[in-house]
Amino acid sequence: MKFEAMKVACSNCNLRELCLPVGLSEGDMQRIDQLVGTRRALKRAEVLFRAGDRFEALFAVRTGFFKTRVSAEDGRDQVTGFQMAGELLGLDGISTDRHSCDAVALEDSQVCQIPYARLEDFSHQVPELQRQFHKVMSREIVRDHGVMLLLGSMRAEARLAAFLLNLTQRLQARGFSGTSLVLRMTREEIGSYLGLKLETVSRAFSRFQDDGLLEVKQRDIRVLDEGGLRSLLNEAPC
Amino acid sequence: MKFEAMKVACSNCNLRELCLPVGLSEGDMQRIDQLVGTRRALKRAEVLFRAGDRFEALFAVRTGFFKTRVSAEDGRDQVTGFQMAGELLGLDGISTDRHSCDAVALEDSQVCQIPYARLEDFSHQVPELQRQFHKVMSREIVRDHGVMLLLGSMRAEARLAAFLLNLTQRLQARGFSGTSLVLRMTREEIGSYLGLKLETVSRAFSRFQDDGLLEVKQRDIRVLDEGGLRSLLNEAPC
DNA sequence: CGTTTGCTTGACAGCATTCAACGTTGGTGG
DNA sequence: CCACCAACGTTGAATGCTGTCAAGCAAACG
Repeated sequence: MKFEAMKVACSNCNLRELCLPVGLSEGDMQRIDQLVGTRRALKRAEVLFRAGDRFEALFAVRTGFFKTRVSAEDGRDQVTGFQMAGELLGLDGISTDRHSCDAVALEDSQVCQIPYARLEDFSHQVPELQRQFHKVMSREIVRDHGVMLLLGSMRAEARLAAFLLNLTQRLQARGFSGTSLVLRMTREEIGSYLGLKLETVSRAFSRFQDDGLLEVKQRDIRVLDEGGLRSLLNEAPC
Repeated sequence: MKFEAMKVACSNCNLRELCLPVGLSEGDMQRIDQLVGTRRALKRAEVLFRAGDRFEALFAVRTGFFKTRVSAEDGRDQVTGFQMAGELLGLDGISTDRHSCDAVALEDSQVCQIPYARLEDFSHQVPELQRQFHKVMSREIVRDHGVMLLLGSMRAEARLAAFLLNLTQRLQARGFSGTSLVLRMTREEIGSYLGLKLETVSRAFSRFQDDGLLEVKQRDIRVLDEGGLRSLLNEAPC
């Protein structure tokens, strides 16, 4: 039912253990049920927000998959992250009241819209929410530092291995298999995220398959030797 | 006087326009004067906090210069940022109650210690402080995305140009010359930050000097042609 | 004044990019 | 249903940027 589908309540949401309300008490949880405004559905390739757009709300991914990307003046751009269920989009917008990156759905998706003014307001009333929100922002900073380490000091194959291990780990936390996954993004998007060209990504996939680490069928990936992937991370300098 | 030197009050601090209290009213400013605990002095090369340390406070750089770095298990590490007066250190610690990177003084420095529990408390009482704090965290996220773009898609010389332009801009905001600066970090540290080897950094400096963009005398840098540097940013792909 | 640390420069090697061709998949319309 | 097309992916060969290794120099420090 359409009406039912649009009804929103964190306290009933099966993502509450992954999303912003982690760790809130039953009471607090019900108080923040009004926090989330409308829910919004996006088709594949649709843009949720764009750099320069006025920042008014954060978005929590409810279903589907997103990428965020920043652009230089010359059009060159860089994917800065891939977001799945329970993860927040739009934190970059707080600093200047305008978004500084684009967010694009990589498959048909739904997001919960969290008006930022309301979030600030509720943070006052619910200390635990404030704590959680700070943790979410801090986690994003820590994640970004990890990506910097990856981009600054790893070879192509190590980057792809790190990427895949990160994906499987996050999927597993959401109840999916830890060994088989379907990529929602193209080789080019993976390459952009990892600071590599799409051909290099493709070659690394082939190499992993030859070495018996993966089974690769286009976007269907099966991890055959997680330990082998993991050992690539600690490999020689870039 | 020692006592005077250790006295701490944001409302009297000449950095208040750059630091956490930006935009606070006189009244609010005085309320948060108790926010900052002790001030701490560090010698060059001294470590402010280390990855794994329990997170208890943020630090605002009062004088001096810092670097932060993350480390992989294998010892390889990456500089994630350089911080100067008015900038905050330790935001990464909020997410897990433990620091995830090291902070090291690159010259004799002073920091203001901001007990985090107290900051969360004050945020409740002073909405404007909360807003500011969120903006600071968001700005860090935006900055990190910029570094990702740099690491993922720029050539060595473009990276160094971007780095220098960023430094001069921040120094200028603090009342220093926009054209001459003294680097507080080694070529190796610059290289680590930019995902390059120290030899590559050195070569890029030499190149810039040959091309008349810079005057380089070890760590003394003079920018001769800012436009020339800027034009490197929009250059061909990586 | 000697030692250590940091910086510069050259020669060479290697990894990722570039350019190009071909294969595969999925959607669209005849 | 099939043909066609566009988008995506794979692979090969050659180029080039950055890393590696090595030597020498300069500056800082005790």
